[in-house]
Amino acid sequence: MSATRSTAAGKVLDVLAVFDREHPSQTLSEIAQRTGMALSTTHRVVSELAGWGALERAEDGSWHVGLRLWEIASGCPRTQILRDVALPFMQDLYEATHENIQLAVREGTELVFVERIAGHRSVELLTMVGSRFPIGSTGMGRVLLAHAPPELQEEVLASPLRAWTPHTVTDPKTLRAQLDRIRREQVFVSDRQLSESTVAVAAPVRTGRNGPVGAALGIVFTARGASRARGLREPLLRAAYGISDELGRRARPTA
Amino acid sequence: MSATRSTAAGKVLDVLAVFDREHPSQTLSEIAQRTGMALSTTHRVVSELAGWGALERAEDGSWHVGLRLWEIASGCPRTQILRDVALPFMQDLYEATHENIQLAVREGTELVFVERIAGHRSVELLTMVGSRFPIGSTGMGRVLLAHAPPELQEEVLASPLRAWTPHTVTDPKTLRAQLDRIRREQVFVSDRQLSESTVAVAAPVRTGRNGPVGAALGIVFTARGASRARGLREPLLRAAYGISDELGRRARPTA
DNA sequence: AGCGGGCTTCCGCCTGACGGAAACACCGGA
DNA sequence: TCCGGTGTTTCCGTCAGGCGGAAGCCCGCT
Repeated sequence: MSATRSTAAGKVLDVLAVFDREHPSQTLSEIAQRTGMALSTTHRVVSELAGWGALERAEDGSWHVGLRLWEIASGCPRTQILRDVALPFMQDLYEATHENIQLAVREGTELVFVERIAGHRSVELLTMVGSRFPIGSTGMGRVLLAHAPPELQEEVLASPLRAWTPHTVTDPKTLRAQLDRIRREQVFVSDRQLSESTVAVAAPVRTGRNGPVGAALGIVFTARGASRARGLREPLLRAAYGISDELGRRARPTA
Repeated sequence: MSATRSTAAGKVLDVLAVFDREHPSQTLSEIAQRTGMALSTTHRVVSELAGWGALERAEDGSWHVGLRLWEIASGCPRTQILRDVALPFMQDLYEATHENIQLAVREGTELVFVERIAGHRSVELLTMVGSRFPIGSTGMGRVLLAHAPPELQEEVLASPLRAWTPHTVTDPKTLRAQLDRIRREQVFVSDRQLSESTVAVAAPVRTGRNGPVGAALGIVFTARGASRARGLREPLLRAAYGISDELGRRARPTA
């Protein structure tokens, strides 16, 4: 079923690709089925991956991603550096609000959540660290879109937008105006665009004060507390600037 | 240089293994050198990995772990579930103390840090998420060791322990007594064992109230505030119990 | 212009990947 | 206890695809 070229390395990647958010744990036959490989081949590849530590076997015989792979991947610079720099600022924001604090990056026309802070008092969200969303669907995504290359913006504006709630803005013209506003005002309030019960406030994170936008910082809370949005703009923006400055500081010596 | 069997899948893993904490970013020739593969072979494998998104190329031509691999790996159940459950409790602890709050699991005779919370006011540490340490070297590691299988404890006690500071306990007899005490008292205070300037308080995390110990929770702060340790035992233990209970609750329905 | 280090492409040899098939392990039902 | 079914592991002959030497390319440095 998978599209990767029929090469040995490709098969390894095909197997790994099967372990997405919806299928964190799978049996050998499931993996074989989903990759479209023969059972014996799957068995060989999976065993090899397990020998190395990329996969691990649960008591019930099913397979899941192993700690060794997690370790290697946790060194991914795009997330690791960002996370390192942003966490203290996110921590401050959390303490001031006790709401969900999220950090995301753009990957093509999608949004990937890189870090999230939540406490017992925060609203439950459908997003989680490591999950993807269409970039037009979330407040943080729209902030990233507003600062993305123009041709990418056009691409997203040209394709139909999914209406998650009755409030979701799907009209390209309105969205275009929204993107303009985001660039002017920096902070963007996304009112019940993704779910009936949540409001998000989002701001761009740059590399240095005037560098390119590489991530978005957001606070998500219940729609009932929507009036809070106003008061959150200022602290959110301060945190975003703090992160941007620190990223700039770290990028200089390296580059 | 790498030990993996000379198979195509093995080469893929060899390449990934090269990206450890000390070498997050490497050039093609470096990868070839460190894996011991021919340059052309390395080139082919790396290109294939890049095509899939497991590796990405920086502006300067060097390679690093890609976002796609990070996404897949972030679904690793051993870290993901633990993280999900523990984070709110860690958050509460942070807010009460403003010190580093860490979560780690055991992997053989080593300790792997799975999550860490730190703010602007917390001490700088040499540990980081995704990094490994010998299990005998840290306070959290000793807690895990105390609850590990006896043969593993013997293995660690039999091999010489590194003295990181003049205070480090390296005598097997003393350490054995320490492990006994950990099992009795639950919470363990590790005074300047890893660095002159830090003290750690650590507690075990179980699956359910009486289940097996699967992780350790710890608070790390400056040695100058060592007297705080006493007051932190109670909240730390409460948090550890909270996480354990919640883990037990989640494990039931699944198993 | 000429040199050199690192990267990319090419191609013929041959190894190790492939998958069908058969044996095996486990479970639940009769 | 035996039987059928489902999922896993092992085996092996065939041949596709991986391998790496070598030549070509790019770019920065002198």
